[in-house]
Amino acid sequence: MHNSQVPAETWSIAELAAEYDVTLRTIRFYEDRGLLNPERRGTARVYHPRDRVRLALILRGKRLGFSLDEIAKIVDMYDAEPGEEGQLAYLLDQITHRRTELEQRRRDIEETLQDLAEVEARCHADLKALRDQSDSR
Amino acid sequence: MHNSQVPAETWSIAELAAEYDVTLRTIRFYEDRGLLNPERRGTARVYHPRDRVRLALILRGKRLGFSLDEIAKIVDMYDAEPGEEGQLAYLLDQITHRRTELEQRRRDIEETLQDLAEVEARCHADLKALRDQSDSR
DNA sequence: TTCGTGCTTGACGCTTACGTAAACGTAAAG
DNA sequence: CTTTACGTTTACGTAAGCGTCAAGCACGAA
Repeated sequence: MHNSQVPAETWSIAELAAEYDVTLRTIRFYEDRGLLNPERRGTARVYHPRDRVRLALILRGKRLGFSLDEIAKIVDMYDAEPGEEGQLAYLLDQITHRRTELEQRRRDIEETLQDLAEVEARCHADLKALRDQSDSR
Repeated sequence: MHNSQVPAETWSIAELAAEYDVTLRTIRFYEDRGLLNPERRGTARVYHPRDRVRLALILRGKRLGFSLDEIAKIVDMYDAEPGEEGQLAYLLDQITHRRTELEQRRRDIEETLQDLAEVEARCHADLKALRDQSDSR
């Protein structure tokens, strides 16, 4: 078995912040809340691909409106060790729970998109009415 | 043109709170932020179907992770008067904006659901491994 | 009249998710 | 050696979204 020699790229906190358009404060805050655990080289933080993925997951969770506490649980699911049976059952339970939530949100989105389409149609109708009115003057 | 005589039902704050499972404080807070404008009968609040719809829209917005300020803009779009051309153009712009956001969120949800499916599959595989192992003892 | 029930308006408290200095370390470049 | 860039911790500030009293009004039943 050979050591598959991937570059094993790393990033500084500033690089990661620039890439994902967040502040350094935000990244450090996520670490403070246990969402990130970068390596330390001296006192400085060094981020590995794994940390990068976690940050992306965190931000996706935020866009979805989850709290950081919820995001912590979700993200930790991805990194979960095989563990024993009870742990796996718990994980499966969590998955079901999150899926239910997400499907509710998807329904909310569909409904809202439809509502927006209606408002838009009304808008166009109103615009047409205005134009017809001014044309006939 | 006859006066279509719908019952014109109304609700108290407590009834509305119970129906949507929010506290009185929450409903009053939404009013404070300009999201609701119930009728007053003496000092008491009286909610009409229109208010009920708005509350439902607010809560859906919350599930979608919008801030109350954003929700205010969205909900007000529904009730917008025909208005003049500039106003309508602004509204259409807002609609496009919201739609873009919602479509991003929908993509996030799809991705997350797929990720969850993968974690779930891994989970089931791990469970199977555990069972096979204990079977062979 | 008194009680209970449901409503009202403050007003202070709390948590989340950061922003915003302040004060300091370190390492390469000029 | 000093400047500059980039990083660090500590800590107070703040906006949002309510929770949680406190104190009081209104109204029908007992």
